[in-house]
Amino acid sequence: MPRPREFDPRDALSKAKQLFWQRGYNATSMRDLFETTGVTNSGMYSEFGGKRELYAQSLQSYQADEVAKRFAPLHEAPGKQALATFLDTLEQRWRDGIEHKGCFGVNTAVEFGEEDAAAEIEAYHAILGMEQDAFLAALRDMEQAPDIDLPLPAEQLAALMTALFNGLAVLSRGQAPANLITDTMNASRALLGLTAK
Amino acid sequence: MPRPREFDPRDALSKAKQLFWQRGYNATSMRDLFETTGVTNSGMYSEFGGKRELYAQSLQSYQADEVAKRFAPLHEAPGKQALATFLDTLEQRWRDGIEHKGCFGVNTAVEFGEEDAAAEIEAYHAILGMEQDAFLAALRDMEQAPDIDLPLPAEQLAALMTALFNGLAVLSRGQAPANLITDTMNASRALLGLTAK
DNA sequence: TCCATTACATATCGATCGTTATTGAATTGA
DNA sequence: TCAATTCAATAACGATCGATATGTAATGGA
Repeated sequence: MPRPREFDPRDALSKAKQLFWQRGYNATSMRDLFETTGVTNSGMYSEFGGKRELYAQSLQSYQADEVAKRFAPLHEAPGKQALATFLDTLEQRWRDGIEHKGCFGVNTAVEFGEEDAAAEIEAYHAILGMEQDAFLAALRDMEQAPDIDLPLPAEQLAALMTALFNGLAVLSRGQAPANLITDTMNASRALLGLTAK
Repeated sequence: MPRPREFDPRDALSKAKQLFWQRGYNATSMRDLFETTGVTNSGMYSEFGGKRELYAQSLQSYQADEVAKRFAPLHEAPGKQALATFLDTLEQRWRDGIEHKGCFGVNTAVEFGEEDAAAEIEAYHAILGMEQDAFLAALRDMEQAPDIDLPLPAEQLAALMTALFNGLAVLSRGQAPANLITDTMNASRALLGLTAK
């Protein structure tokens, strides 16, 4: 029958996602994507559609794979320990990461914020919602624990942590001074009562 | 002698800054800038240099005019009242603003973060420094006031507020739900003891 | 073995990019 | 009034953009 394809669509999408994540939409050309993914010109258009569609699918993959996976522990085993672990992982990721890609959702919101880009903005909102929900789950659990007293209602703290998360992503991508990131993380830990275990 | 120019460089730079701020670097073409500023092709290049140089000067102008001006009250009259006023102004700006331009420095950090863009990153760091210093000045003053007790050292809170400020800029530009912004602002106010005057 | 089908490889499209070159208009001192 | 100078206006440059068209290679069923 037909000639078999020579690339794996999932692998190609993953590589495209990485490139978009790193360079942004406008600064990434289709030619760059052909080379990075190994998919040919025609193969790309027949499999994924145009550039905008490929970006949308990359964002979708980011949300489903990276974000959901990273926040899953806060849902599965919500509480103090999960939140502490999350912050530790996050700090190392933002501070020591050789790559300063930041958060794909944040990058998208900034790049497409002032366009009529409903799909992209919607994807960003979905990511925001996942983050907020995860923080809220962990904080609600802590709120009910007898040995923890949070300084604020869980809802407000979840919003604060979500906004802070967006900010840290920018700081990391913008290669902000390491002590600014460290101080911020220590401040959030202290506020959430996570300094002493 | 020579023929007089027909545009005001300061006004042209201001308009260019607004356009870059709104659309970002890559999504703004030189032709857009010609039309928006009213400066002719040759006039633009002879006055400002190329696109990158014009962007750099726009960023410089943003830092000197907008950022410095907005944070000046925290330096001139540091303390609880100045910080409260600042947060109120900020909230209205982020939440109700028809334009969702965000922060020009944040937008720059995100767009140029993964390039070798030393000048742009440096400008972002300078803006970060101004923000952090302003918060620190106000918080140090509050730290010494007898009727206020901050939950954390001023340095940590200043870092936290700086990161939060970056995050809120993203939330605004990304048209995040209004209650997310409101909750975040209320949370910060509560943490800084600014809820009751 | 040949055909139908699909993918790869490449040429090419019109449009737009940032930038430079060219030409004509406007100004003032001589 | 004219020459010198600087600007405005526009043409044009090569490069690259996203996207499509064309021709060749590879496969399995008839």
